[in-house]
Amino acid sequence: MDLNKLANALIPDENVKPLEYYEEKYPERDLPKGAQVTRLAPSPTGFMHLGNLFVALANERIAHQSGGTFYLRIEDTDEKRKVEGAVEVIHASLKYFGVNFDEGADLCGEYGPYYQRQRAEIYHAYAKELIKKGLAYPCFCTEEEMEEIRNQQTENKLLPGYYGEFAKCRNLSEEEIYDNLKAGKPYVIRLKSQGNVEVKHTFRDEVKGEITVTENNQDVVILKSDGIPTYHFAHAIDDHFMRTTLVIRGEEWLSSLPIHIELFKALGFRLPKYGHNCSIQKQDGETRRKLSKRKDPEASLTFYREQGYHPTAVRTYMMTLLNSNFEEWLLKFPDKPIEEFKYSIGKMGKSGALFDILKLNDVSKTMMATLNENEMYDFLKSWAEEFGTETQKAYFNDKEYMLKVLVLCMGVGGKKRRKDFVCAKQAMESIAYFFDESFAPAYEYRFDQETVKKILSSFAEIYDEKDDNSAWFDKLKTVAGNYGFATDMKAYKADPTAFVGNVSDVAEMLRIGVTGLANTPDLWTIMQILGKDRTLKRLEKALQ
RNA sequence: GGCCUUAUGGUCAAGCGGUUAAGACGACGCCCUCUCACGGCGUAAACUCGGGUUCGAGUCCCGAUAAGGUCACCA
Repeated sequence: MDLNKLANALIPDENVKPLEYYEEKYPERDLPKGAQVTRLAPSPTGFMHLGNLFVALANERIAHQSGGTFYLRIEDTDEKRKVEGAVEVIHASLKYFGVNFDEGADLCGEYGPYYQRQRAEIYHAYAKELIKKGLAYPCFCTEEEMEEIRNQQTENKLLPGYYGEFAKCRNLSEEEIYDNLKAGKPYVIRLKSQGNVEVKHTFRDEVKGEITVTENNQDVVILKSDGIPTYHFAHAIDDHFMRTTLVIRGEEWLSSLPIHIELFKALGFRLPKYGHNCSIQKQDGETRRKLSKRKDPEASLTFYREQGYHPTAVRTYMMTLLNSNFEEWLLKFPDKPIEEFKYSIGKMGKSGALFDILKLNDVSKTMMATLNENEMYDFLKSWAEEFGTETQKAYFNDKEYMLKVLVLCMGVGGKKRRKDFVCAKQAMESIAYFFDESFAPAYEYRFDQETVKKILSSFAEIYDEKDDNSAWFDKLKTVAGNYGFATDMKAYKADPTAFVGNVSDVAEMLRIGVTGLANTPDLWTIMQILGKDRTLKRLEKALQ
């Protein structure tokens, strides 16, 4: 068979350039020794998964830590999954979480285009080369034929797929091929696999360590009938010409590694290093599974923005899952930026971790407690502008007032900061009682109405805004004493039956009266912030 | 089902042949205290199971089991 003739018939010379052109256009990168070139290569589906951030962070850290390059490539080879505006979503969400690219889609860069659809010519040039070398061939099998093959294989309990004797088009005669072409039959280009599944090799994976890979024997499709490459082929071509040195990707790719190894070999390209990281899982009843786009809201990056998790908090949590010694480092250097942590790919977990929102919340609380009141104000404000209710947006009309609220709730100036705020949404809800527009008390006292009324009204009578904290508390105790409550905790504990209750019970009634809540930060300060008028009005309201 | 991967408390995990088997989150208890939060102290809680190798195994090897991934003209 004249392979050159076939190659020309399938992919005419005028559609491609000579191979040397591409090698020259995309030369080896001039980078310091040890520098790694990594990438993130998402599909533009419009959905950004937590796993995308996870793997992005790993790649970004490795590249930048080593003085290398981190770029973004859009894998838009699947027409069906493409969504308008998806690239903007990718950019925006990664930027929000502090992942920055050096080059790639919509950024400058010498190794583009960074959209696979725009690289058709390169793929064609190399597909042609493979055909010439007898390492690829056209396949005219229809869907029905493919299904028939599959049925036959499952019936006989054989490996499914297009290989060996099942690869009908592998040995088509020259005549048959040209007849099919003339008849205008649609076709794909398949790799003519030289592998043998009986042969196994050991392979060094950067995160898993030594693994064994079985040789590929599948004649995988490399060019679809529309001339667009499959992921496998595009991966080999792109990561070669974009000069990627290290590919960190999800472990769902591990099983197609044999295909990639064969493809790189067939193309005569040097294989990059690979690291396959495990995916983030979720407990689902008895079993665990990958975080699911459909079932788990927390799988989506937009979830964290909507809830108002601070980007640094999410990043920090990701790092704790990414590198086992990160948390220890963080405990030791709580104030250092994440970038100073020496990230090591070898310290990535070998088994999939369960997503733990409680842990994220803890990381988040601690992180939020490092912000000052102005930073918190800005953070909450920008969240409210995007996701808050109209009432919540109005909280920011009086900046001075809001700052006072934040100082109290964050415990600024105290010996230790409070850790009340987990995320913006929760924070905004937790301070709602400071604002009359959203003050919606559900008074739930542990004492009868009579007692509550007596306590509240007698406190209202003697309340003086100018009292300092201890004078204020003394008045509280006076009221307590007047109605048979213990003013001294020790006395109360010694004989609880001798009293109606104790000071803390009185404080609670007052607290509920003013805020509608049994648990709040310091009551005296709350009254100071609210001011005398509003404090008294609230007490009045509570008495009704 | 084939192939690949993984296996330490509820969760994340340290551990690289000799440890009283770290630490963090969570749970619980106590202290502090006007409640809450913070903080402090403490408690419970683990090497999946068999075989080897070795003076000695969570650690190395082999099985079993379980879990996860994957078997597309999707990535």
